[in-house]
Amino acid sequence: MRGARRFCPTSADKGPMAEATIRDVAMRAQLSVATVSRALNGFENVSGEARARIAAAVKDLGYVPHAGARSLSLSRNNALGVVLPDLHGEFFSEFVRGMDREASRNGYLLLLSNFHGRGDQAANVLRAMRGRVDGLIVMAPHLAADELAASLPKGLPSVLINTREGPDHHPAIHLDNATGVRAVVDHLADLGRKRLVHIAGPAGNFDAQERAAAFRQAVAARKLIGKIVHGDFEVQSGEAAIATLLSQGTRFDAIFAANDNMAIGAMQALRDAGLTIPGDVAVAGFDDIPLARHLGLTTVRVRIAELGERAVARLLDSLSREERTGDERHEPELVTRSTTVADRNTK
Amino acid sequence: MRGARRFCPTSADKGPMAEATIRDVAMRAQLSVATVSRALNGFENVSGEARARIAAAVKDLGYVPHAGARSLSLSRNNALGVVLPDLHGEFFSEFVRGMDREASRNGYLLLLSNFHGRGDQAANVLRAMRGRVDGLIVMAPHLAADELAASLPKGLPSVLINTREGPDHHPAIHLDNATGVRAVVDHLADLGRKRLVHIAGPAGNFDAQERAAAFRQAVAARKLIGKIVHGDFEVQSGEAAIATLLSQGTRFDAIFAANDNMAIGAMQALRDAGLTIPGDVAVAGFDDIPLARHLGLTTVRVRIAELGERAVARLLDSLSREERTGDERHEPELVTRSTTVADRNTK
DNA sequence: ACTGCTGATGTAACCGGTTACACTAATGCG
DNA sequence: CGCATTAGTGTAACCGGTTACATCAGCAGT
Repeated sequence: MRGARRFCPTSADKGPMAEATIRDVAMRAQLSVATVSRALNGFENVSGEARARIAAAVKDLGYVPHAGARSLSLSRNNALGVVLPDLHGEFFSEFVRGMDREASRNGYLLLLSNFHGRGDQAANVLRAMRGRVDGLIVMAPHLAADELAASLPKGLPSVLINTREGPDHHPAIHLDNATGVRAVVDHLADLGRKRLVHIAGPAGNFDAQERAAAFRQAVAARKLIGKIVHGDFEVQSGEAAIATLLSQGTRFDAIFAANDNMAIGAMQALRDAGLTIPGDVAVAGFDDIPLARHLGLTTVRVRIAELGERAVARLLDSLSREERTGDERHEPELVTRSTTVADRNTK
Repeated sequence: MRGARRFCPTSADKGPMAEATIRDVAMRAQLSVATVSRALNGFENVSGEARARIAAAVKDLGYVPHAGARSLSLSRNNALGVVLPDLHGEFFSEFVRGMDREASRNGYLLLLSNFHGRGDQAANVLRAMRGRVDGLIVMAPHLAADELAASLPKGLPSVLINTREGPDHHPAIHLDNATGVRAVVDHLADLGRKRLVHIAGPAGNFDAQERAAAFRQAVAARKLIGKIVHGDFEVQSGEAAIATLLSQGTRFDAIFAANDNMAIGAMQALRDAGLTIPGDVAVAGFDDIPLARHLGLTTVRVRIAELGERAVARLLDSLSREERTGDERHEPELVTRSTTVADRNTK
């Protein structure tokens, strides 16, 4: 590959459609590349006349700077890598929206990638980012701490979201799952609910584990009857969980799903079974995806987009100053709506 | 910026923490950079012994190739630019998921960006992609054809999704809105519904316009009473539309929202008003976001993720062969569920 | 022994920007 | 008028890879 002919120092003739480079602009404006570069980057020490000639040449040639080349020489990419697990639904879009907002506000682009497989796959994905991005935002609630630590490129500043604490401390943002869970359980208990079922997330997931553990504790603290069934954060598994509970004849008067998706599935299944919400069963979720408000779902507000913004802001911060101190906590809050409180119309 | 000292040809001493380069590896393995490069890229003509020494050096130094430099010399980025309007909710996540799947299957990453503002902003966003990506996927249902054409970098292969036809034909994928709309209207008519209300999308949006126009035609063809009210593709606007209709005393027996989000809002508002679905009012949407299935919403299945995959596949195609022929159509299909057909349990 | 070939390796010119340093001309000042 | 300063510009060495071409050793064929 690499262009056609190699020994054409002045590049008087490029292929017919070759993209214009800064040297082409310099030639057309009868100036040196240095002056062109300075003019384009808004330096002061360029005469007005030179500026004008350059502007004309840029326009004539339809010149657009080559960001890759610029990155190489500046050692600065103006891009951030975002590596996420296989997120679904509104959580994903809200999170990305938040990151994009903060990133583009600061002139950065987002390079997106998913952990598709496990272990070594993760390392590859992260390696592929080296030399394209200035920093990394990693959400890996499914990876073990050491697995993740081994995969993270050493030279790249990284912000970790909701990952297990590793020995080497990267800056991280942790969602305070326990506080959110406690608020929900207290709320349900205050309403007089006695038999709570928690639909948990996938077994290997860090957030799911924290939420389930917090549920166990909170239920014990309030002397309630608690049961945990397993889901996978998808709507479908919320429906399935209810179906199982009903077929087993389990008694319960409140469902607390580990995320809103499963809560929505549960609501649907409960209604299909002829049960009323919150009359027969109160339902609560976690995340507060935008839809939750419209469905009247009581849930734990995570302010997902804000979480994304914070992650980016944090990363940009550690890019400028050398300061890369410890963890931050992201505090969620309870939002009560009509799936637990019938009268109140918080919608 | 640019590293500390400039005249240190052999780079015997870099800064303490500088990232290892291929030259460092070469030095440590007592070989030339050419051999190292060949070995790392899996060429055949490298002796087993050299290979071993290189592998050792790579490991010792924790060397990771610099993708940016590689891109520059290969004129190939292994990244695709994705520029979207301000999408919300599940449409966004499904679409991105589809693109990511196909991209990563082929070893490409996605560089994400939003049209935040209008006009010239769009041009800037697209320019910023030059030199970082090998091609562009652009969804701009809110831009005029010439506006978009003017902003697209000339040298970058681009695939357009649901944009107005420009004079210069880029490869494009068009969602067949009219077919989908007709299917819904026919379905509602077949069910005996007479007074249809279409909740349209934002005025400047191409898809919204096509759907509204198709609605008008289909309603006329079936000799129904049709009315169009305006929304903005958000859940909230679906709720608002119903509120307005009810307060005006408008009579209707079917709601057809221009997307699922608004349909969900409408369902919520109808239920809050004590109306039954589909008893009093049938409801249909457009998109078939994953949630629609769980809510039993009759809608037009767009196979959003597949649309994303197709876009990427199409783009990769036009990168390899020179072939970049005309448009493709993406055909949607009607999915009937319980918001229009009570008995049938398609859930 | 000489030529022709093959396989492994090295040298250095790229990719397209940025910028340290050198240089020239014009200006300021004693 | 002479010298220091400054404003504007040019040259070429980077950034970290890839690879065309040159080189050189080893071996087969005659």
